[in-house]
Amino acid sequence: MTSKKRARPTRRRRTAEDARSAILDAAERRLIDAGPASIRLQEVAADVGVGHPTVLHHFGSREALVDAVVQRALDNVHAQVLAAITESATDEGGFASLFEKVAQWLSDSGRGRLFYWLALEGIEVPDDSIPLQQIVAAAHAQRLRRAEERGCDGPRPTLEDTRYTVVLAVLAITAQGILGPRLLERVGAGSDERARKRFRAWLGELVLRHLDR
Amino acid sequence: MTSKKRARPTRRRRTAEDARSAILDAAERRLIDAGPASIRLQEVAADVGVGHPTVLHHFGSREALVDAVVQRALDNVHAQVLAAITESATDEGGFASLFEKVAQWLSDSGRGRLFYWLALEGIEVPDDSIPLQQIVAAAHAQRLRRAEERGCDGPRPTLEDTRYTVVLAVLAITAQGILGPRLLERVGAGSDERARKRFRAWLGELVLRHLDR
DNA sequence: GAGGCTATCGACAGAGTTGTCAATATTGGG
DNA sequence: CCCAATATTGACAACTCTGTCGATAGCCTC
Repeated sequence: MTSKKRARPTRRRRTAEDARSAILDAAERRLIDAGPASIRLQEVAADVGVGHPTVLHHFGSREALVDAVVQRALDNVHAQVLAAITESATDEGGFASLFEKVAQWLSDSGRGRLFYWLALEGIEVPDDSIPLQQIVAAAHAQRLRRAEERGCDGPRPTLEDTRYTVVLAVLAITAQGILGPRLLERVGAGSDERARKRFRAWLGELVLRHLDR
Repeated sequence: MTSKKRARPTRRRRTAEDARSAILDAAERRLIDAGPASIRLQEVAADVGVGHPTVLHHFGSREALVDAVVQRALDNVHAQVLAAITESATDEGGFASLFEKVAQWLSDSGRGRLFYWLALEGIEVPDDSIPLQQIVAAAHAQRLRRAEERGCDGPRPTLEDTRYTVVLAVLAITAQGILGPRLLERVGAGSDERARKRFRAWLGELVLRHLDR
């Protein structure tokens, strides 16, 4: 009897770019929290406040959405790390501040989880998603410089050793964001934010000392 | 026309225990390869060569199957690590051989992946799935012994430092099984079995040298 | 204000998943 | 040899997820 059939046909209409961006934001949160396999069109759409066909309209398919969100997230990491590198280049802290900066950001933003999700799910990532070559080059240059300054009391550091050290640093930083809290707690070192920071500082010192040895 | 309607009603009937075991084997392979979320009743059943209702008959529900396979896999890890600890206790290699043994096995069997899957998917694991406390105790004891032998030329190692070292070792070993190959390749150190072994040896040496410092 | 472009959505189809149930076949023991 | 216990299964139900399609409605231009 109520003739209000046309009561609330109000839709929000965004520009295609805004819609894509909002959808990617929602999908990325789910990607980091629960992995690529758990990106569901309906849930992502609900997060944004649209129907799931809208998501398909903008991305074509679920797979294309996943590809897009992974790509954007990796680009984000790349940009952040690159910024930290150039920042640290002028900074007096050198490699120490770079380590701390990257570790902090990867851990806090949860972006470190991303690499494990992708690796475990078998998703290929572009080769330079982390500018590792640049980090190695910067670290090795600083290392040779210091060794020369300090006179030659030992064998000079090899490039391989620098490479391995960088790999270890990346492995430890990223893994710490996933297994860190549980391991620290189980080993009797607490598991709160404080304990994690303390471990990270210890880790940074270890790496730095090895590079300066 | 062919009256062979009763041609192949042959079923294989196992004892309940054998069936459970075979199903768990198949499920565990999938668990390690593709994660708990990708354990499908039909696929696991097909691997074993039975219908999927058989799996439900033995485990009650998919969730119970996942719990059982996770439990069994963790028990397996616990037993293996424990065996390596007692073996290394009598061994002359001490902590070095323990590190190498555990690293090798976790890496080769793929069991290291397990912890990342569980952590990422938010599945709780029992507190002593890896006997970390025992490892820390053994490492610290050996460390104090060596420090005393060598006279006192520096501050004696703290328990916290030993804890952190063990955590770092576990993080690096397990993470190396997941991100290791890609990182090593990207850093220009190759990515074959040889390169991984070489990195692992370098890592073991680093940890040992730190403990003996 | 009219009209076109297109972002948005409701309804539906199709595939894949877990879980149920009654029927059946296999095996060990009497 | 027969029977009871139970491991096994095909058929089916209910649900979830992706993807399609025609219709609708908001926004910009003229």
